[in-house]
Amino acid sequence: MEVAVERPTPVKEEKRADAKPEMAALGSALPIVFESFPSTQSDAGIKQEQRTLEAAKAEMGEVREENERLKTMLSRIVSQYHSLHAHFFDVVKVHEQAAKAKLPIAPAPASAADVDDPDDLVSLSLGKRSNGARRKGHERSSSSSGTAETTADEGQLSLGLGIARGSGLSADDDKASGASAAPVLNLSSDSSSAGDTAKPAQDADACPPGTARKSPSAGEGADDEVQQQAKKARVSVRVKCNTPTMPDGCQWRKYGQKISKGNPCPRAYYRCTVAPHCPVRKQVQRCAEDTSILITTYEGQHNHQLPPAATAMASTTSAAAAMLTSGSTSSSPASLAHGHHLPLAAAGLLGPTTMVSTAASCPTITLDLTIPAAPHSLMHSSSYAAAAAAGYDSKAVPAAWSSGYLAYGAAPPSYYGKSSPALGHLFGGGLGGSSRPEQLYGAQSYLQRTSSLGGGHGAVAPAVTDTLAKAITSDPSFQTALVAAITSVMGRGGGAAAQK
DNA sequence: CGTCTTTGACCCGCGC
DNA sequence: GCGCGGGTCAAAGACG
Repeated sequence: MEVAVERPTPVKEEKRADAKPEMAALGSALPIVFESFPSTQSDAGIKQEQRTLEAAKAEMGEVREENERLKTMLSRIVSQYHSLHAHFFDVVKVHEQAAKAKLPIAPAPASAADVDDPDDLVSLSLGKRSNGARRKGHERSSSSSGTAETTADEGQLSLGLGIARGSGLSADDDKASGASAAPVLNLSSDSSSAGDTAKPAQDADACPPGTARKSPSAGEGADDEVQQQAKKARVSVRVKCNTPTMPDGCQWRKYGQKISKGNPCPRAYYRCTVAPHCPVRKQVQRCAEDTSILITTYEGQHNHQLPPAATAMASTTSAAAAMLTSGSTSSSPASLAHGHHLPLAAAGLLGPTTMVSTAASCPTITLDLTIPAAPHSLMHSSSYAAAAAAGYDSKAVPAAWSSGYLAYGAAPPSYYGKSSPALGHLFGGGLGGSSRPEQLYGAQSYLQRTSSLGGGHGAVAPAVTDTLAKAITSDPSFQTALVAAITSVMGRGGGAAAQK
């Protein structure tokens, strides 16, 4: 599933984005140049034309310079992201080893009390657990989408997010459901480019269905690990939502419905229809205890570009899945047998409403967004990432994960309106490269508060703009992120709103 | 008429 | 080997 630190739109797109402003500048400059020729009839006219020409050239030069600067900034962000990414996995490894060392003594300790169902679920906190859907791992649909997902990582990551903008109706509904509404998720790891997203940890997901179905007898020792990797990571999201499905920006087609054991509410099965052979599926089921809670489980990676509105969700779930797979793939069968403590989970980085289950045939991470934030959260309510950021070393928070938080925070329906993509990228990128994450969180927190108060659609409140301006002027990294965001947005043709 | 949803049947993995 | 349950297929119906 979406996973791992998503590396969606790497450099290619960013470069494209870079190129556009330049093109635009050329476009505006050239007409001036050409128009000058026909009108050169008098000396005065000629001089004027020359002056205009000079001015245009100067302008072009400036634009080029600016372009170079943007490129430099971009590469800096990317390299910073990489180092963070590396650091993140180091931390994961360390915690994992620590967890392994402890397991023999106290198998699945803290979680024991929490686990009330067959799946060994490690609850890191406070949320209710989802009815951990188990996946049997068989997939008949052989769509070969896998091929697109298995390609190598290009070493680029998307530092930003799209907006979590729900489509009209759903957005309204989400609003109606209260502050906890509408987190967005996305499952596709690659929000922007097909097939360039697979990372090592994600490879398991990227495996074509066929490979995932290994004969049980084949696995032994090391093969177990392979089998684990072959399992599909899934991300389950619990949200208060009155609509039949959670608005996540993607297009889905329902292909089945079943009454599952232990829950009177039927479970609906959806398939992504944005692209013909997209392997992404989702299951939607209402919580038995509280039918206002919608449990959406995503599985698979999109093999196509996602609509802007879907990228935020994708970032969130892919980050969650990344953590999941990075933990499960390297764990020993023994540890899996007792439920696995994800390093980040153990470190508290998953926040108060995240649960992980790896004992099932299919590792699942649950993001419970229906529960108010824990008291220790200094940020806005129900933001697990905010809690993580507040209570732990922010350096340990993977950029994509943080992006997910941001996406979630931004999610409140259509708040972002037209300029939200820029904001999404802004925060995502800022976090990835900023040495002062608290500042970013602060700004985001502010945004969240603002959005919950005003709940406005469309335009960004002036106060928000002010906050952003302050942040930008006080933090170079932030500025860098903004530039990247704007560049990115412009690259997609949505630049007008982001342009200064 | 094309697209989407519904729904019963079927397939497959897993536990006993 | 059998039954159960989850997941998917595909025909039929609904809808715009």
